[in-house]
Amino acid sequence: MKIATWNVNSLKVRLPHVLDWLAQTGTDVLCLQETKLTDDKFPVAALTEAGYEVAFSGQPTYNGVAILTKRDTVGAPTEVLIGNPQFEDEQKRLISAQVAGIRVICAYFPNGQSVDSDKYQYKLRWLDALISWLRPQLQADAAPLALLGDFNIAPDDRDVHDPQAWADQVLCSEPERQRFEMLQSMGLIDAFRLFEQPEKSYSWWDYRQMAFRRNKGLRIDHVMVSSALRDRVSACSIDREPRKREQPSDHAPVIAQID
DNA sequence: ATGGCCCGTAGAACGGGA
Repeated sequence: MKIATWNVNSLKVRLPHVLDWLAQTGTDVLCLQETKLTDDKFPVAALTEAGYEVAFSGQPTYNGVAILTKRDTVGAPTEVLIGNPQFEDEQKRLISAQVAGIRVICAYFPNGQSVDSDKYQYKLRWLDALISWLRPQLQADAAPLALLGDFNIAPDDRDVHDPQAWADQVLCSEPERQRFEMLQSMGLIDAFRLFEQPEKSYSWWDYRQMAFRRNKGLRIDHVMVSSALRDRVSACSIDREPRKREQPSDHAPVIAQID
């Protein structure tokens, strides 16, 4: 099956892109971030019509996450859980569900704004709480788990178009990268790096300064899988095509094949 | 030239994104 993540930066604006992309790729599971829709405005009918079941959690203006599943292949998401039970949070950044025998966690990690801001401290606390929550779910005999989303972390300098300019800045700072490494040490694998990839592979480009055309981006959107899934992942790539469209999201989808 | 764009909520600018 194909499982993917995409920060759409408003599902209201990007719904046509999402529907086109689902039809073109045949993706079975799509995790969305930054839907920016309250639940009463979520486009259930259009997605149902397109053959997808949905689980979602939104709020006005900011954040918002969803999991879309292809009805004919993987059925509806079950055991849906909103948020991290160990972290009180008014911001809608986490939704998880059981899909085709896999615990799928869709996450919109905080941005952090800048390393000297309160938002950065919130980001680190949010990350610590995620780690605490996931740790017992990643024990050696644990069931398959996939963590997908906009991590707002570039794990390595090769994930950054200009590492010197971004050094110790938000998205690249050591405390954030250490927490990403903690997820890895707990058994989560960056699916993208299981395979040979083009140099300068990024998943986000600023809307300004023709950053996409100049490929001045960051790789901050990730598909991570637990060790139980490692041998079942046969491909992972970033699809730049939607970023080339008119009125695109600033993020590209990341898609993995799990057999 | 240290800002340029885009989105939602507004109903004019502003906060937030990354």
